[in-house]
Amino acid sequence: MRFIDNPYQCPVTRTMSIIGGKWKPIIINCLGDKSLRFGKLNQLMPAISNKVLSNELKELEALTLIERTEFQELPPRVEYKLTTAGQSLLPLMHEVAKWGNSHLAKQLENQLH
Amino acid sequence: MRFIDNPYQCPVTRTMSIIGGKWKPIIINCLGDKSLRFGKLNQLMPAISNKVLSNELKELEALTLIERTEFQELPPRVEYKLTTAGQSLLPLMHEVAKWGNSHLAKQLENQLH
DNA sequence: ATTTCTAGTTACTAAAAGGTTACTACTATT
DNA sequence: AATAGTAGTAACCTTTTAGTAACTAGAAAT
Repeated sequence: MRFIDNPYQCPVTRTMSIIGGKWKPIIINCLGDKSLRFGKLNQLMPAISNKVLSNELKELEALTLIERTEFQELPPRVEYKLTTAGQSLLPLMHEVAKWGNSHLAKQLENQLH
Repeated sequence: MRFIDNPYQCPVTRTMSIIGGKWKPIIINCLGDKSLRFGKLNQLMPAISNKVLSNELKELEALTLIERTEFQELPPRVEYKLTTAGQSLLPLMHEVAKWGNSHLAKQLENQLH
């Protein structure tokens, strides 16, 4: 997701510029307070391809919202977790989840099939 | 934004399926409690083209989140406003805006330039 | 000797999203 | 007689996003 020109400094526009992609909020929410490996994230989000997951993780890392820890083991082990900055998004994710649990949201999701 | 396969019924994934596009949250937030004309929306969001705005409004209308009222006048006048269903998203937009107003968000927005 | 396990990367292709320009209809104003 | 004003639409083109399949390393287990 490209940067959105924001001359009026709209805070919603700003948020969408930063985490407005399709997957970023889902990844942030999956991580929550946990530390998860690449493969585990892939399992939790079966609809994302490993290429896209890899890209999204890199972007989130560049934004300093997540931290990547590589262990010198074989087979490789890499863990991802939210930084303090990333954790500041959790209350927002909680609201997103709250709306997603509403009857209306469930109904609209069905309509999209 | 296409429907995201959601076998574990993740509520965040569901929300992203429905309003996860780049522009939908911004439009919903712009509308707020007001009724706005097409041209006014275009002014408030200078970075969106009229083609894309037109498409997004149609999608939001199909989701029953906004209502379109056409006045029989010349030059044409059309107003858009949130339905009751659409208004249920306002608390969430409030949280989005809250995070967008944070120091961190402003810093990250600058970094994207 | 082969398979498994992990976390990716690379190359290629397909699909979706987005942008640009020009155009319409009708009235009122200059 | 020409221009402005509104809410789009149509055709065309470019950019971005996404998906697939094949491949890597090195140790451990079969």
